[in-house]
Amino acid sequence: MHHALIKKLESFESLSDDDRSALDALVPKVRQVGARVDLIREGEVPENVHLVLDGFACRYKVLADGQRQIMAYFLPGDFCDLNVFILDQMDHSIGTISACQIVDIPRAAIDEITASHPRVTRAFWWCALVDEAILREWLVNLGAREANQRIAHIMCEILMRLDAVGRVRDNSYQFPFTQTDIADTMGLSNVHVNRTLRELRELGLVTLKHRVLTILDVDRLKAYCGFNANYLHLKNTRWVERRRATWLGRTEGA
Amino acid sequence: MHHALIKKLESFESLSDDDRSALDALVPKVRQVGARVDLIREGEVPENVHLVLDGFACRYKVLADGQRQIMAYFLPGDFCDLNVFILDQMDHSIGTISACQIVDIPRAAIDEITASHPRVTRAFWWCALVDEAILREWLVNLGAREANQRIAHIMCEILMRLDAVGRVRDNSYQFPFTQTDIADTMGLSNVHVNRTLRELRELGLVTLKHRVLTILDVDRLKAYCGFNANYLHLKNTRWVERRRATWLGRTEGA
DNA sequence: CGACTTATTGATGCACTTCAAGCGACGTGG
DNA sequence: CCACGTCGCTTGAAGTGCATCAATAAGTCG
Repeated sequence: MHHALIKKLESFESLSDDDRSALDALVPKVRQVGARVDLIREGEVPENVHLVLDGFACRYKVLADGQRQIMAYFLPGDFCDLNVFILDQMDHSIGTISACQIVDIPRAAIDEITASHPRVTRAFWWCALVDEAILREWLVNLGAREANQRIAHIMCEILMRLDAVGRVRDNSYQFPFTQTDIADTMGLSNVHVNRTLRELRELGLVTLKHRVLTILDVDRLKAYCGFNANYLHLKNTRWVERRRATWLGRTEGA
Repeated sequence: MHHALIKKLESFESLSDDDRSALDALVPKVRQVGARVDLIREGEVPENVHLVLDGFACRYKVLADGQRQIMAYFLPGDFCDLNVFILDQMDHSIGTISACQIVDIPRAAIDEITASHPRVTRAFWWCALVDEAILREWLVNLGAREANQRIAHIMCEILMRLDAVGRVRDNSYQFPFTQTDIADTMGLSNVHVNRTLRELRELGLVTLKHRVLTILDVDRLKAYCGFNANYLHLKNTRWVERRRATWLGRTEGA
């Protein structure tokens, strides 16, 4: 059984045995990191790429008034900073949510594997583009949806992303986030998150007990928040639920 | 005088004469596009990279209920989709705000110039990373700031970005956005944007008349919204206003 | 077990939304 | 030329989603 990164890449791109063993060689030393530990902080100079093999981490910023904004979740198979690490200094921090298995990959190792494995290179590119697409969708989430749909939406997203790395069983998955984590992700207060979660429970959409989230009716939850998986650009489900945007009246030629 | 892209890249990276002439050759045919015209729509297959040489454009999505969320502004010198265009299909749309000068650059032309001009390649990378950093900051803006600071923040950002391409005079710049555009960017109603703009005016921070924004006191406006330019990763102002984030208690080693 | 974090619930207040109406600028057609 | 529709800006009034404050209960860990 291969590690989560390989599973994830294969949801974008078909890999050869050679690709897979090269990716296996990329993660020689797995490091155990506890929950609520920073991997890198704002202002520091990035050196390695961080890869999450197991557990949950996040990207976040802290404002002058102490307010925290979470900007991304990192799930098993996710690179935390595949591109970011080229920057001179970090403009944000990365920290674990739960205990994690982390691999620190030197830039040289990335250069090496991409030089000789074009499919892997393509898949890495794809990862970076999907990460950006997710970020855009999060912006839509904050800008255009209300609390209950916002939270339902992130639950759908995590379901899809975890499913791509085989971490979902019977529409249930590990959900290590505290209500304050969710609040800092969604731009809400933890009190309101609590009430919103209760509402989702009362509507029969989900259950959340002992850090395990179960989605009782996936289709209903997706419909509830208007979830459209196209932005995840997964191979199997790509553009099943296509939708067209025609807000600005004219097209170019018209 | 060189075009806006060159000016912008030079705020990241020093370019040679050869680099500059290669970049000049990249934009043989400039196209005039009217205001409120889509360059590409969700669902379409991207072919070219779009470069804005003059005017303002934006990236946006439209939800099922007709709500529009703007996810990025494109100013002179900005690529609209330097990376995105590798994707199979667009998961969002791109349209002009004002009348624009647009260049359609085939992917091959990008490949060509990057193959022979390493500094340009670096600068393109940098552009892409900064675009992502801006997106992250927009997420912070929506998640963690209230309406008045949100709008003040975007005004500061546009000031810095336009200044990098020589489009600012005496802290004034073209501001072609309607109040509804701002509303759809900030996740607010146009009514509230109107009231917030009035407040910024009454506080003596800005004036906005005839589509020209003037920032009366840049330092005060920055202080007002807690603006920190580090996320723009500009060469000259890089990390002057450094700030460290230490939200999650421990560090790795501790 | 006690200390601490996390979840839960109530009460009150505010930031922001929605609805609605009026105004000025602009372009179009009669 | 004026009539007219459209669009963007402005302001008022009323409603609501969510924040804040506060107190208690329920885990969780050394």
